[in-house]
Amino acid sequence: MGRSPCCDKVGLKKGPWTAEEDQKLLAYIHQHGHGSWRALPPKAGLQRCGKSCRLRWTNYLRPDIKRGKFSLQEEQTIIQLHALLGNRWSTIASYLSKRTDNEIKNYWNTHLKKKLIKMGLDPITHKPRNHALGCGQPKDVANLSHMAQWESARLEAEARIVRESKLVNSNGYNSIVVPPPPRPSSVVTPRPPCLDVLKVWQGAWGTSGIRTNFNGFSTSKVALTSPTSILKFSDNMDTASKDGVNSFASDMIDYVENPAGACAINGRTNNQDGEMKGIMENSLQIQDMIADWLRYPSFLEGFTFTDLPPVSGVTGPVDNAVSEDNKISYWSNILTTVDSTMDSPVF
DNA sequence: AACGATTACAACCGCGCGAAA
DNA sequence: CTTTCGCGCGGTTGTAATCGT
Repeated sequence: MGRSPCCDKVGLKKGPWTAEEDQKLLAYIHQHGHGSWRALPPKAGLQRCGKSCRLRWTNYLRPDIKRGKFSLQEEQTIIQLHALLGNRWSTIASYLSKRTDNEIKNYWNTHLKKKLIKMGLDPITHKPRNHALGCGQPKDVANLSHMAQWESARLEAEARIVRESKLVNSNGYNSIVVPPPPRPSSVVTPRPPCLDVLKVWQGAWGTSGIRTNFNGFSTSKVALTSPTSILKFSDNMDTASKDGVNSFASDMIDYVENPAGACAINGRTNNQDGEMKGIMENSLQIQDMIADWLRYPSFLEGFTFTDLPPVSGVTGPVDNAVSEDNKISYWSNILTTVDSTMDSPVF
């Protein structure tokens, strides 16, 4: 039998949409909803395939789409999430309200990728490129490999604050309204000295042992609540709570603390649980980070968190006032701080 | 003003996944 | 269990707009 084509290609229009076509599609969806995309075009009087209609709707006509220039905050969110998730544009988009995956993907390819390259960073690994390092000297490579971990740690800390803020004000991005229950102290047992990351990670789902391990690193998270830039950042919590990075990190922490099966408690859906599980299992950087946390409980305590850029980009139409130099110096600052911090890690 | 090069973004294409039959 | 279908995702392409000479 085989699979039938998604649409009859003969006689169907391709290329840019006209205003008239947009109008027809909008009118139909407003009146009937999109229903089956495949069946929509003839009903709406369009000479397009259903796929083309769906794309036009999801990427352009949908009323809840924010268009226009990306803010500095959004740029940072994309870069940070991309460092963790890679090219999972739809997932990244889900943490940036009102932006489509297509728009984010395009923005990455045309702006952010080049920006990172310009700054000497590999846009795939988010690490400094080899030629800038004298071709991979072990010490440098080892130090710089912690860059993503550092950023992840920062996200984690921010997420913690966000979550705490949600306990007071529950109008945040998601439906987390119930704090994770306190863990019984009796569960805490000595951490294994060295663990295979994947085993640890995969063992996390549904076993109490891993919860013990994460309890272990939880204790070291105390250091993350020190009054640093993170708290400055959280001063703008009304906006920051909607920020995608915080949302992602918040979900991540919720998942670590309440893995599969606990979704009912935290208001997550099974889909969200599955998504988070997939992300975490497939992110080498997250796995590395967790590995370090497990190996060195005080790993994070050696860090000094740098300030976010003075403009912070969190509130108001400040983006136009942000000079390119400021943006570059912000990211350079991150790298410098990570590098110098990691030269003498405090384990 | 004209023209080629570059950039930005909308749209297309092919693949894979999950649900339904 | 297998097949079919619908949909969404990520990669790629096409083209309009902008820039530089």
